[in-house]
Amino acid sequence: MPARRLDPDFFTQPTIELARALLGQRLVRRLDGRRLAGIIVETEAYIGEDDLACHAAAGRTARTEVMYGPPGHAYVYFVYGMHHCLNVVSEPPGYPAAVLIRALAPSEGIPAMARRRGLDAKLGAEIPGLTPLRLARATSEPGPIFRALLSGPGRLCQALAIDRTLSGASLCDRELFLEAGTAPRAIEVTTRIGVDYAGPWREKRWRFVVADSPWVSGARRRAAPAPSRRARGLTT
DNA sequence: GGATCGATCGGCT
DNA sequence: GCCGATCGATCCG
Repeated sequence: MPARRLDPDFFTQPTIELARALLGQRLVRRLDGRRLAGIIVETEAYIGEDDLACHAAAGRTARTEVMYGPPGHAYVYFVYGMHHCLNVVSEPPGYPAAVLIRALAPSEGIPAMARRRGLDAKLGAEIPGLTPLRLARATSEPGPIFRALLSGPGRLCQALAIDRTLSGASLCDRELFLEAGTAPRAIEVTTRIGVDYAGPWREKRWRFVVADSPWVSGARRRAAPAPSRRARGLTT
């Protein structure tokens, strides 16, 4: 069955609800008539001029202008002199807010995305032949190279060819859009990454992650300390 | 496994 | 002039 495209109405929900609702949806980039796509597994909310972690804390400028515009558009910015990050603009015009897309689970155009990331040789070594069948199988237990493909805001923009020229573009248009996916079974909520400078706002638990997904960013590998055979009897 | 560091440049003070 | 909503390489234990 064909995927349902998300329409502009979807983006009118409050930012935190939108950040949660985006998990499980498919982000599609159309490039040279080809589809590059991934399932959103990690998001962060940035809300208003008061939020010191939000770029709008600096006020309305040429860069942040699109965040003050209508919801459902892309806000793409350039950081650290080399990386781009993709946000989904939220809230009605005049109120600056957005949801940062931090990680995707790969779904379509994997070899092309690996090429854009400079990982095609390494991924080919990790998954011999890169055949669709092997790729599908590798998706349940991805190796380190496969995991590095789209897990991080800069990484996914490089893989999907997203840069500032797409800032302000509608997310219901042809080059970049969303398709309806499946809501995650459980969502993990944490503080946002890389905003330690934001004073009290650094404590906001505005990061949303698909629970137990191997595709999330950072070294959040869980050293899951199963209630061990030993611990059980040791402490009374 | 984790900590640290350099790259590199646009945006804002 | 300063400093990032990051990444990947490298060093250490």
